[in-house]
This record gives sequence, C-alpha cells and structure tokens, in this order.
Amino acid sequence: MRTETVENYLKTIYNLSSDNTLVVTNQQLADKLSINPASVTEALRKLHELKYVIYEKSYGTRLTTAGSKLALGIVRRHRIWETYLVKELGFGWDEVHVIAEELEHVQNDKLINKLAEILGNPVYDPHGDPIPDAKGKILKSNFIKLSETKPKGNYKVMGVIDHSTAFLKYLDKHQLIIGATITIKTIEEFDNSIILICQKKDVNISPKAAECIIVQAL
Amino acid sequence: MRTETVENYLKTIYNLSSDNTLVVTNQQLADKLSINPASVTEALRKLHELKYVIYEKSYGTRLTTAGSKLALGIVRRHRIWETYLVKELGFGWDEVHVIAEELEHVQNDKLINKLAEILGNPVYDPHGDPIPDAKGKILKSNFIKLSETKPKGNYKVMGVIDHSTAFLKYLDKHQLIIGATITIKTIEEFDNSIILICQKKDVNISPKAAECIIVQAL
DNA sequence: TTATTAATTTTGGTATACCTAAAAGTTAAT
DNA sequence: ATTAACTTTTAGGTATACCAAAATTAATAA
Ligand SMILES: [Mn+2]
Ligand SMILES: [Mn+2]
Ligand SMILES: [Mn+2]
Ligand SMILES: [Mn+2]
Repeated sequence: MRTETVENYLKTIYNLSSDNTLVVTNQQLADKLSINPASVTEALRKLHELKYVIYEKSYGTRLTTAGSKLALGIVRRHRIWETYLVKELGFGWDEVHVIAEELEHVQNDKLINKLAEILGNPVYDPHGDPIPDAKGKILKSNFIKLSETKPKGNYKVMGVIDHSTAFLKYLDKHQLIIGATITIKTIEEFDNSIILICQKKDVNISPKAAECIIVQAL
Repeated sequence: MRTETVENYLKTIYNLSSDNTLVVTNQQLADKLSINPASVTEALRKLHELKYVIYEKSYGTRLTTAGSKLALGIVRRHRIWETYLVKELGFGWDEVHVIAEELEHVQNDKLINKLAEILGNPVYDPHGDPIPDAKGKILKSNFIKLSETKPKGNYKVMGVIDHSTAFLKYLDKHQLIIGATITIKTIEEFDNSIILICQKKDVNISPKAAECIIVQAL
C-alpha cells in the first residue's frame, strides 16, 4: 500500500474514533475519505494484515498500538503545519487545512520538530485541536459542542470540528473565532437553531453548524 | 498518471536537457529515476499523449511548452524549499535535497510565493542553482565545471551538480563551499585528478568530483 | 417474527506504475 | 558489410487502489 493511502486511512480512523474509545464503521470511513465502501473493506483487510488496525468483519475497526502511534504522528504533522502556516506564514485559519492535507505526508521528524520549536511547541492548532508532542502525547479536553449548551449560559469558543474554508469564513463573518465569549439567548423550538450573542450582536446558528463548534462553560 | 509521477518525469527531463537544448534519452531517465527502461518507454508514451513532451521513438524526448512550464514550476518549488530550509529553518545544504524532493509536490502557489517573499525572492538556491521566478523566468549562467579548468587559474565556486549528502559533506570538509576562492595547482597526468588550493590548503579532487563542481573564472 | 432497509462484502473489472525477459532497432568496431 | 554491444521497445505479468453491481449480513420496523 502506498504510504499516503495508509496514512490517510489511519488518520481518519483516529479522528473518527475519539481517542480510540469508539469503533469506526466502514460507512464512516467511506464518507470521510470519499471512497466506495467496497474499497474501504479491501483497505481495512490490508491494514489489518499490516497490524495497524483490528478489523472485525461486519462490525468495525479500531487502531492497534502501532496504528495509533503512526496516526498520532500524522495528526501532529498536520496540526503543526496548520499552526506554522497561520502563525509564521500569515495564512488564514480557513485556508490551511487543504495545504496541511498535503504537507502532513512529508516524512521528516527534524523538520516538524524544528517548526514546533519555532512555534514554541504549541499545544493547540488554529482550530483548537490539541497537537500531540513528539512522543505522541496529546491533551484531552472535556469541552462540549455548542449544540449541547443551555440558554442563558456563558461560553467561550474553544475550537471547531469542520475545517472547511466555507464554514470558517462563515464563523469569521460573525466573529465566532477561537477565544470569543458568547451568551446563549434562546434555542428556536421550530428548527433547533441557536440564537446567541457574540460581540454584542445576535447571531443565529443552525443545528448543523452548532455541531461543529466547541465551547467551554464559563 | 499520478501527478507526482508526472512531475518527477518532467523535472528530470528538464534537469537533463540543459534548458531544452538537448534531447533526453530513455537511458538517462531510467538512471536518474532508478526505473527500468521499459517503464520509461511506457511513461514517455503517456506524457506524449498528455502533450507534455515530444517523444520520438528510439531517438529521444524533449519538453513541449506546456511541459516546460510545469517543469519550471516544480523546479521553482524544489529550490525555494531548499533555500527556505537552509536560510529560515537552519538545515545544512547537505540535508535539504531529500526533503525538497517531497515538498516540491505540494501544490500551492500562494505558499511558495510567500516563502520566496520571506527569502527576498532569491535567485540562487543553496547549491548555486538558479530559481525560476513565479512566471517561470530563470537566469542562465555560463559557469564552467571544475573539470574544465586550467592550472594556475583562479576560480570561485558557484555551485554543485550533485546534491547528495555524501558529496556535500565531502565538500564541507575541504571548505569547498559556494563563494570559496580556489587556485588550480596542477592536474595529475596519471588519473586526471585536480590539485587545487582552497583556504591555503592543498585539496585533491577526483575527476568524478570535478564534474560536479561549478566555478567561475576570476 | 418476518419484512424491509441499510451496511458490508464479494465478484469482476479498470487504470496506474512498476517489473523481467525477449525481440527489435541503433551504433560502433572490425 | 558483418558482428558485437548497447539501447529501446514489446510482450507478458505483478501490486496498488480504486470502481459498480450483485450477494450477503445485520439492524430496524411492522
Ligand atoms: Mn485540519
Ligand atoms: Mn492527507
Ligand atoms: Mn535539490
Ligand atoms: Mn520529487
């Protein structure tokens, strides 16, 4: 298997399994990778042979220790590059994900560690995701989704789940950026959209968007 | 064809054809790419169909205008990355080639132009090779190889042809770095090795190494 | 429980990018 | 002009990584 393919599978399994607590289904992988489910089955069989995953037929997949180690390396590279692009090269948080998708596959530990050092060994990337250290150690936070908040509560935006340009530009427009403080005003009965106050302005967030915003109670 | 494969062929054809004046043979490509000649034939047929090269059976290959444009882009990316790794990230000139082999395939003009801008739009890379500008324009120099020099002459080291770590470390050891001034003492009759003075010390250069060092007469 | 629906796997197939071995073509030497 | 040496191409084959369609298996609803 080509390393880039292996890496994309391992990273995606990692991202979908929430720190290896969940078993990942073929469907989820097919969706995330935009690949036919039949191809996912084949790939998982090979990854199982390579001992990067434990794939149980018709049930699901999870990473082995070896697979986890690799996945964390890829995630580290992705997030370090995103941070470097934003902090050192002046890119917007809405532009860096696609570039990091390519840069993450460049295999050179010295390079990544050098970038990390220049950045002061950051612990969070521009989207609020934790960056594993060189040994693969990663912080786990207990933040919640905006969709899980209650009216009248005050929260701080800690991160986003979706890294697409479209979504991040939409957040920029409403100043819903990392660190922003918000107050939940109401939740619409009709469609579950959330009305919150950010920078003294009312903002209406769709349920779909609320699933992609990570906050911390204040 | 996978873009990375196409890119590696185009770049290699470019590097072997000395600015499109020479026709490149299959053998040369097979050697440089460490690929079987039979595979080169197949690949060239496809590149011809894609109109990136003019491939004449049993004769040779040269780049089309479209192929040249692409090749210059890849060469630009390779050399900008090498320069960035040395100048901004503290790598040695002997370490950067392999990393740039990967980074050169990351497709993002804004990124490369940003790096170039930070570097002050450099015209030469750490090995003395000219860097094409964003439009593909490239300086052509009329420097000569060390193997073409005459005894008693004074020269300045302008570049190297081989980018391998082994070769560059060997040059470092003798202080034969870019910008160094040298005087040719003699050329051994026996094996054509060159004895020159660099930093007041005698250095003996094999004919093979002399083919890989670019100098300018002073 | 039995349909119905949905997810997964199998089957058969494509395109890419390599390979080895053999055949054909080219170049150079006698 | 032949032979010999080398280069290139053809023929046949492998592994990867995908696909669509059909068959199977699992989950859900009636
Ligand atoms: Mn990302
Ligand atoms: Mn990727
Ligand atoms: Mn190089
Ligand atoms: Mn390359």
